[in-house]
Amino acid sequence: MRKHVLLFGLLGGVLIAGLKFIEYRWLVVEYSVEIYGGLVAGVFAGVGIWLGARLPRRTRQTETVVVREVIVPAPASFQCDQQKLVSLGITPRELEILALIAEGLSNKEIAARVFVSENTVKTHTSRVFDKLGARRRTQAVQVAKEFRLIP
Amino acid sequence: MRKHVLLFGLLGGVLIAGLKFIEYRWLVVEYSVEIYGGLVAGVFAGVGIWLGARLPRRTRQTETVVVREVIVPAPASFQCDQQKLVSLGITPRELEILALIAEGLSNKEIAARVFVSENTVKTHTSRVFDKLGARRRTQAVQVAKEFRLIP
DNA sequence: CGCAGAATCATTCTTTCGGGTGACGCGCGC
DNA sequence: GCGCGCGTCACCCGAAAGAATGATTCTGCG
Repeated sequence: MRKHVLLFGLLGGVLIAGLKFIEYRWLVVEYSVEIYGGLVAGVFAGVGIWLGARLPRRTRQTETVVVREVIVPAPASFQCDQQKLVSLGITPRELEILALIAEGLSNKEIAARVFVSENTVKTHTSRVFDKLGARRRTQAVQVAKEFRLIP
Repeated sequence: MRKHVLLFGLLGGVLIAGLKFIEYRWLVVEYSVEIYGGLVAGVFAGVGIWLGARLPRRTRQTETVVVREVIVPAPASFQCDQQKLVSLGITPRELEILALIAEGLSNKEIAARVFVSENTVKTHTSRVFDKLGARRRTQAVQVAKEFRLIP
């Protein structure tokens, strides 16, 4: 900032000196003062505008703060709550079944998906329901989501 | 903006006219040109700075983009997709039942909650399942969440 | 080795779900 | 008035889900 002011002053001095010099050359014609004044006015106005434009605006801050709301939702890189998992004593297999329940699959479909009998799926679901304190699969899904066990 | 430029020009004209007038008064002394030039320079520089300072910065925009990561909380201010709702032809009552299903309630519990018979709840669920293309309540919940009908 | 935990499967039984059908009343628009 | 959409309720029936119990296999751990 100070540099700019200095530069500004220096430029002004040089300009005046230059004009003063030129004055003795060819600006001795009529209306030389007007031309001189116009020139000075133009140059200084230009420099002034330039200087003013790069001046830090203290009053009336025009710094447009663009708040770009970045959606950082749950789906992005889900990590299930391992603590909750062990504290509830839910085994990996049970969690797997639970996730498939949340997908809306029936016991039969789950059984086909993980290559076990439907009875096995039912035992897993029973266990996981018990551990989650749920009495229905929809409730289990709801609780599991609350516990951040599934996305 | 245009107003400012006009004002600027007008001011310059007035100033020059004034100086021109003054010139015949007492600025007939020696170095009148220097004083004149200095005055013009000072005034124009000042106005220029003022003008430049309030100039909208087009080049080198100081627009600080603040990426404020707003935690988009799922529970906070949920708005269901009305478009999807009407396109699927889901009635408000059906949506209400659907939401209660997602909460993990049984048909009987839902019936008690909304003060209707269990049979009515079953009718609603059947309709909404049909409209969602779901065959189980867990699947209905999953689809509904996908369609942003429920949080 | 013996044991605990897990995963697996089975059987029985009750409850819940879901599909299908029919019906009634109410409000709204043609 | 009549039809239509919505909400309400009822009945039946098969399928799915869930509870309870028991059994077998495998694996890791002391």
